[in-house]
Amino acid sequence: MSTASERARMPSIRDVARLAGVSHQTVSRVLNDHPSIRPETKAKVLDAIAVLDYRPNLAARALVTSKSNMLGILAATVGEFGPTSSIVGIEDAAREEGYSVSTLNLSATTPEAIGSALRQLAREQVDGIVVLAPQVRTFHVLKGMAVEMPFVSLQTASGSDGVTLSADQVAGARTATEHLIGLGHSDIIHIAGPQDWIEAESRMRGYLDALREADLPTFPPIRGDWTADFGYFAGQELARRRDFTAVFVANDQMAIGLLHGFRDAGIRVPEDVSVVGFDDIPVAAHVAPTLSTVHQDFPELGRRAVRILLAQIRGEQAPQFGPLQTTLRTRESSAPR
Amino acid sequence: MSTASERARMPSIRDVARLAGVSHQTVSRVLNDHPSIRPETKAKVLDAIAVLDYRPNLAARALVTSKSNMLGILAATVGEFGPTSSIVGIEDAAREEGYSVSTLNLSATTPEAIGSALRQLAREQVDGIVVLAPQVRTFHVLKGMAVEMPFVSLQTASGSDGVTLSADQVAGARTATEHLIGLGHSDIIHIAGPQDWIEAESRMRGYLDALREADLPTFPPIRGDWTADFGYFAGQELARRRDFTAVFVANDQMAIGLLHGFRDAGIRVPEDVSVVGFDDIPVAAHVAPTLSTVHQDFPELGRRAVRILLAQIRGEQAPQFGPLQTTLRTRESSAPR
DNA sequence: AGAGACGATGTGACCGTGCACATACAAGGA
DNA sequence: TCCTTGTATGTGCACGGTCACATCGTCTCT
Repeated sequence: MSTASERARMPSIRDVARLAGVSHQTVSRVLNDHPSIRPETKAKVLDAIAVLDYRPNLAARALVTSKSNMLGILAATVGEFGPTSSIVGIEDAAREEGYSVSTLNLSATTPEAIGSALRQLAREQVDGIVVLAPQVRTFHVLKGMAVEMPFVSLQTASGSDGVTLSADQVAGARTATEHLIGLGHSDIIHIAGPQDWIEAESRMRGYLDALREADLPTFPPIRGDWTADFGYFAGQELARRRDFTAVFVANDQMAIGLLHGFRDAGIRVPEDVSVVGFDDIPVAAHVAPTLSTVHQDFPELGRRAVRILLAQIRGEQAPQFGPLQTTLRTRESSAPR
Repeated sequence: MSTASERARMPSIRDVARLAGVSHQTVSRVLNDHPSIRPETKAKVLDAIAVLDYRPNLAARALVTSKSNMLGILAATVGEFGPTSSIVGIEDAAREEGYSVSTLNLSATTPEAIGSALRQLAREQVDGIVVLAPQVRTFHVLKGMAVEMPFVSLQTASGSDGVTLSADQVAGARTATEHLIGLGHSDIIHIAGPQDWIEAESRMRGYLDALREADLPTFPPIRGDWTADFGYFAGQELARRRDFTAVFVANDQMAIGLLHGFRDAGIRVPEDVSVVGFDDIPVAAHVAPTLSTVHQDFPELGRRAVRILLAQIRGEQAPQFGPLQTTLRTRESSAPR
């Protein structure tokens, strides 16, 4: 039937045009919803498209428009629950808007690594980037780099210029601490995240604010690394000093480790010490004792990021979101003094 | 200086050629490591590339070669720890090989949804797809669809044709069950994953195999949904019947919920009942009691998937991996009868 | 010395779109 | 009636690479 030279080639816009009896440009207009097309012509073209099972070639389109309809995610997280959940939100929102998503996991947060990652994404011609790089350092590197591409950072350092995007970490931490204060605790320790992390700073600030406002003593925060293992270690260390009755931990993983450490050291929670975490990971409601914590809507955060980024790409006014509210989930691990 | 008509255009292969005093084709050869290039010429070209900060346009390349150097991930998971970890492995391995990765989260596992997702990825012209769709149904839909694209499925249903990829779930479950048997338990219940999930089936099979071999009674497995909340519910239900002394749970989340349910119902673990989970999520070592579980290397699974997929794409012989070993992590939740 | 093989490079076409511009025809105002 | 304006469509080129083929010089073998 077909000539031997004819390989299985995908139908192109011209094949459609030939079948529909119009010019290729008319087909292009139909594809791009150009207003000046007679309904009759449009129908013919759509028929031909259906018959041939034609699909536009995105590479060709990207070549000529120099837009890829792709977003990049630059992730500098080790697979934490929060960021991972946000990524799902990002992907969903992006697909809904007709964008596909290319994810890049940063192995290190050195300026070189970040630079190379950005270059990689630029090569892929993404139209914009969502940065999930919760480290202060990363944030600064990005700022200094003068990225020539629209980008949105999920965790915005305080006092930054752009739109506020992250959930209100400070308020959440403050609420958690006030909860402990309300229970009658006056000696409250904070186990913080790593020095470099934006969220670690925010949560610590919320803790400090609440204590200062209540005129209570603050303790030098203990710097953790977000892992449950560190929490365990901290629990054992803290067992030696008994100058506190409550601990506010910067994330649930560490909090769960802490519970373990306390248990091994013979400290009872909440009888001897109250504990509050942050993030509300799915198992928080089931560990022993069940963990009081601060809930936040990670996927929604991702969705908002996409909306802002797309507005930026399209040159529209960016939607103004208020800070995402956090919710305190009170459970067994925190009890009255 | 420059003419007004000249927009900020990226340098092309021809700009490089002009500067280096060669033809555009020579530049192309340098970029593709063509053997027949004089070192001297190559150096000139590389210099010009550096001077202009030239970067090849991937869309143009994709257009002419009809290869995108992109892999797609088709994920049908709700954000479980395991698959998510595997995705990280996939992305890393893909980048190493010069591929970028486009992730697509499936919201439903209906044939239509899967079909539309596949079409979407095809539109994006990915060169191959890694499927993280642990449901039997998805697997069958894929098989029936005759996907015209190289793809690898992370969780392979038993008796499938291709390469075995998933960790040896059956063996892991068997080991876990044998561990309980070795502790003197003879009445062991299994809380399984959802009916449709491949891994749920494998783990159940391992459980049944071990019991049959030891000539012990089996119980009709309880079907869960992987969530900690379900585990809690199951714990409360199981508290009514006391015809067992051990439970093997198909994943850690449910196991942790189960511990909670038992605790609330006054059943002590491990004194009254032993519990073993599956996956070894990070908090498993810290819940109370610490959870015995089966460890598996999720990122490695992802990496292997990429290697197999790339071999398939390149038409090479697929590397043969043995099944990925699982490791039993014995902790407090399982004790002698 | 002539011929063929091979290495190094250049030339032009082509991939599948969108854009700028040209064209044809109909409608409306002076 | 003629000119203007607007709608519906067509024509050719550009985007930035790769591929097939042509060209030219050098080396080697007989």
